[in-house]
Amino acid sequence: MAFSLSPSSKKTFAQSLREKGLRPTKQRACVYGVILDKRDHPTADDIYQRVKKHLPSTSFATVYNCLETLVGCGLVRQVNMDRSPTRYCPNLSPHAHFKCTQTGQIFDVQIDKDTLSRMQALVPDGFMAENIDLCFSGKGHTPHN
Amino acid sequence: MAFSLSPSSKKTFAQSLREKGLRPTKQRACVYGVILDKRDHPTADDIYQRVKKHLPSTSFATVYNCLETLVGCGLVRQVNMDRSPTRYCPNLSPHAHFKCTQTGQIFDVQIDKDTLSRMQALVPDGFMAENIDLCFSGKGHTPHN
DNA sequence: TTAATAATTAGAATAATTCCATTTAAACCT
DNA sequence: AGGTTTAAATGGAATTATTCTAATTATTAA
Repeated sequence: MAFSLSPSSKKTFAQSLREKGLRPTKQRACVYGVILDKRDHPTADDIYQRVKKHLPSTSFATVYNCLETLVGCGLVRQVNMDRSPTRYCPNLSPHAHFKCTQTGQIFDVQIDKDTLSRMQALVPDGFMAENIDLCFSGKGHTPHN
Repeated sequence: MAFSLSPSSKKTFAQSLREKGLRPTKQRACVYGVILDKRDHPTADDIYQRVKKHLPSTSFATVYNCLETLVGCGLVRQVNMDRSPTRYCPNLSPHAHFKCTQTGQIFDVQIDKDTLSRMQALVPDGFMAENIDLCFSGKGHTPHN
């Protein structure tokens, strides 16, 4: 059975895709759903495992395709730290990421408007930053989950 | 013939390694040398090609080993953007990177002390950031080289 | 100079991701 | 609704950056 998105997520989802002339398929909905459902910055493999519980025939390639689509629509954000597998998070407010070097866990770190604009101001004239990525790594909290 | 480092670089190089009980081999010197020589954020493959001109018997594994060592000593910094191959730069002052989405070129972007400390202040209590990585991507200058 | 140890080498192995050719599903049009 | 067009999903093979392994060579310390 397909994943069921909340009514509001479903609307955001369908609209964002339609705006780009893309189809809101059940696989895309399901990939988006599992990312919204457990906001633990899963890898493509994690997502694949979770999606298969709902849509067992889903292939790995589809997960990658869906993720690419969702990222392209701005529904989901890619998180790349070092060379470890790409992780995905539902796209909220501007935020940075903190990776605990001991557990590998990734935490969201809010960025206030002021600091954000200072960071943007670093970009030299003539350059147009479309994307900003701020990552911290070090010792994090003892994990509680 | 081995790569010749400038006297000051040679000293930094040998000292940094010795501090960690590591040997200043000619391969390590050469890898360090080519990174210092052309500061264009080369990939491991670029570095391999350049090193082979000086030490033709060098293997790819050695380049990776040397890079890991140099990074560990703080002589060289790794730059990871998206999933593209890791790039390397000689470790100077704190700086961010800007990647031009059109040419793939990477530019250094200085970070002033003030903005840097504001960024550091984002990290929540209980977390210890040992590393900060700030990356921009977008349209850069028309390349001049 | 020799012994002990660390580093280099070549090639195989790995792992995340992408590609390709085929099949299936969604949207559009009467 | 039914047929057509086009986009998306599928499975498996291919790719690519990187790491591992076992054997050889170089460096250091005595």
